[in-house]
Amino acid sequence: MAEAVKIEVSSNSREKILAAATRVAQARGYGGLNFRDLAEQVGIKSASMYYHFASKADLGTAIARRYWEDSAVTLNAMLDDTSDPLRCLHDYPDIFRKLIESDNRLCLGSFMATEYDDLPEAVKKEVHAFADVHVAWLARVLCAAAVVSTEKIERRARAIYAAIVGAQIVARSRSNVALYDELIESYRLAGLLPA
Amino acid sequence: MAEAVKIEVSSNSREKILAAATRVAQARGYGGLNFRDLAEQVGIKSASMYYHFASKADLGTAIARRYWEDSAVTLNAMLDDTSDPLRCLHDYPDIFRKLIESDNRLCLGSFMATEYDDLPEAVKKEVHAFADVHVAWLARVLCAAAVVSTEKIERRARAIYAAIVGAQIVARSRSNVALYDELIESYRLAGLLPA
DNA sequence: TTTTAACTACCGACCACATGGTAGTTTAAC
DNA sequence: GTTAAACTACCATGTGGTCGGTAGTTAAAA
Repeated sequence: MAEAVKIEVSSNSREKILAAATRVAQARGYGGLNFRDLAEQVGIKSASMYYHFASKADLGTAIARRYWEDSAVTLNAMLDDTSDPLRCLHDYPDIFRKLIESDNRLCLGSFMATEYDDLPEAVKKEVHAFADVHVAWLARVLCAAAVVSTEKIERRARAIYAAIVGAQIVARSRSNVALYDELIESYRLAGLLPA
Repeated sequence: MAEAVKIEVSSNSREKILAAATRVAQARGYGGLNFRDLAEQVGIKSASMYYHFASKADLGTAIARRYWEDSAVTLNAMLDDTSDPLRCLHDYPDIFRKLIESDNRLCLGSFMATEYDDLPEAVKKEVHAFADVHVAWLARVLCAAAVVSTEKIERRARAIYAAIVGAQIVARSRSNVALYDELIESYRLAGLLPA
């Protein structure tokens, strides 16, 4: 007889909260998070939220950290799967595209970057980490693709990241995925991204 | 005896509120606006705010409209002053740069674009108008500078606008004007903006 | 093997405070 | 004496957060 699942340290309420909070934060930002609505979504009372997260700042930190951790996994998997850096570079904007497509959401990193001044210190750090992960990955891919001269790779990676953040925000403000596609295409035509 | 200034339709409290609210909205967004703090800044009681603006949505609409109106004036003046489109294109990013430089603020258009889903309908319209004004101006300048082939001008204008929005957000999230400069420079090197 | 202690996951009741907004009143200028 | 521009005094709602308590589970001491 197979023994039942043993690991599963905490009840999955914590995971449910994390998932719900991430979606809300992608739609309304850190400021848009509130314990009552979140609790309702998960099916517990708001007081019970404090069992899982000591404070709102704590929740914010947890979702932001998880967000970049997941991001790092996805990006690395992408590179491992194809090992074709140019293809990675081509597919990269799709990550952000999917969010607009589904409920007109925004990348957590971008949303929290905008709210930056109002964020608890611990959350800020995770937001930075997110951007760092993306830029570092882009630099790695650019390097492998040998698209830009070596000493300008970091700069280019940052530029691509920033431009995509902008494209997503602009497109979302029109609830228009096609506009996002057009912007990315324009970046390619202009030479910011490889064509 | 010279007659005193007569025009000045409403008391200048309205203007003071508008100015204060604009600054706050550049720092904390539409959601960060509140009548009590604003009233205090201007030196009146919060209830008196309702004499000048019927509601928060009303105030938001007013500052967003005024914002793009002022923007249109500034941009046109810029073009009239030099009549050198390439110079205009070069100076354009400076408009956004100044905001980061002074109190790490963000363009109202970008901030409200991020908050888009939570904005009252009337405010949304003004936010669109802002982007439209900028894109139209960029298109005009690009056309005059003959940097891009005619039928791709609109697209390029949109791409430039979006990329700059992104650069400002990313740079602000690090409170780092130098990063903004670097990003703009990278856009030039990559070919998105004329070098 | 029973009991004690600690822990997990939750709940109901509340509190303090901020915020958008309303109602009715006063003051000063024209 | 009308009106612009402000005031005092509230109210309703939403929100982050606290407190004390409870039912069920696990671990170790008696």
